[in-house]
Amino acid sequence: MRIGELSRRTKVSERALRYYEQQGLLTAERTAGGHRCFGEAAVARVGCIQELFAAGLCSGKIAQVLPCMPGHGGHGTAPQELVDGLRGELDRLDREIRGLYRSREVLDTVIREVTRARP
DNA sequence: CTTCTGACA
DNA sequence: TGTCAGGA
Repeated sequence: MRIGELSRRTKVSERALRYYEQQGLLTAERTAGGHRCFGEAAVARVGCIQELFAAGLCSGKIAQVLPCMPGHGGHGTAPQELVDGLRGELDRLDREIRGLYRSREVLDTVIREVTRARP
């Protein structure tokens, strides 16, 4: 399929898809006219990329992780270096979650205080 | 009409 | 990333 269809099916802009290819996150063949041609697997691939970006990974990390994912044609044997990096991301997320939880408590407390006289 | 590359009020 | 240009 061409970029337009992949974009519609994944809800990811064509601009972003071209960027992903540039970053080596996505591979595409080319038609005689130079247009990108993606395989059916690209749909799931893009979905995976979206989830990894949402998890806060940079394109570089994602590019290293994808080829290791068994569900995406990967070998399932990520180098220790990469695994360590991912554990670091996990710690980052944990800190982020704790920070957000504290912020939630602050707002919860403020709401109680500003409504103290209006139960 | 769709896609491509390069560039940035 | 959006968006515009200029061409295929």
